[in-house]
Amino acid sequence: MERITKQGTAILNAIQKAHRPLLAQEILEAAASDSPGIGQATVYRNIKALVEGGLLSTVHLPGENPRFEVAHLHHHHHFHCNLCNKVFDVHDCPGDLKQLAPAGFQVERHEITLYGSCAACVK
Amino acid sequence: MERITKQGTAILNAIQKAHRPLLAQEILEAAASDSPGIGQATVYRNIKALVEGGLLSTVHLPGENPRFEVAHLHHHHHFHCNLCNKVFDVHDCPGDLKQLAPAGFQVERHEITLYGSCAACVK
DNA sequence: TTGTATGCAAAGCGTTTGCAGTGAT
DNA sequence: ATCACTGCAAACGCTTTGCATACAA
Repeated sequence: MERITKQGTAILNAIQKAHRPLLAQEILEAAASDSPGIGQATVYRNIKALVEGGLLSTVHLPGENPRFEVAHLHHHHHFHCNLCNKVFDVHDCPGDLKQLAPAGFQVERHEITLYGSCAACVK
Repeated sequence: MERITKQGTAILNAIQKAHRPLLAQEILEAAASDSPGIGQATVYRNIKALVEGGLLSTVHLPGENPRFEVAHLHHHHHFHCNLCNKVFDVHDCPGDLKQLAPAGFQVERHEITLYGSCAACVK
């Protein structure tokens, strides 16, 4: 990403405005309102560059296509709403989970996904 | 699955012998030793029928293709080895994680994935 | 004999890549 | 004027589906 383009700006803006992890498809749709006619290859190429540059992080949820969000520095988890299928950040964490693993296994990292209904859908 | 076939038997045997979740590809390779020439469509169709019949469960790990294991009735999690890329069951659980979610969110279920080195790779 | 299950090949879906053309510098 | 970035379309890897054949019942 050496040059600033209308498409690149639209893509980053879309993600920054979302405040939750977005699918490539959602990013394409959001960016298309700022930059009509934008192609999916451009979205994927920009996402890839932004992830490699450390500006975005990839959110892989079980059985789901990858989502992308502005990179947080702090450890966090995710909540997947069963009703609207949106994903939200969870800034809390139960802490050390090393004791869960079988004997002889070394735990370096963990990921937690919560499932249920988000505040908007509960209403 | 109304009829018992050599291929179906080979597929179920492969999964039962593994004692860990297997990729479709791994199931194909394992079943091929019992039933040479078995096609991947057969593996996918059998897996699908077994999952729908409740004999197998699907293990979705973040960023990974689905794996399949004999359905356990009890709640458990998974450990993904960073070195050999195999996945193992973790029969322990930190318990209720409802308090992690933001206010107004209802948690119904959770999944935990541990990452690190398995006992065999630690050596 | 009947019709389900199989194997092959084609189609789908999300993502990546090749290439010629566009546009930021 | 460069050459990085874009859009289109083809290619990819994994999974599913269509169809004629094989084989369990």
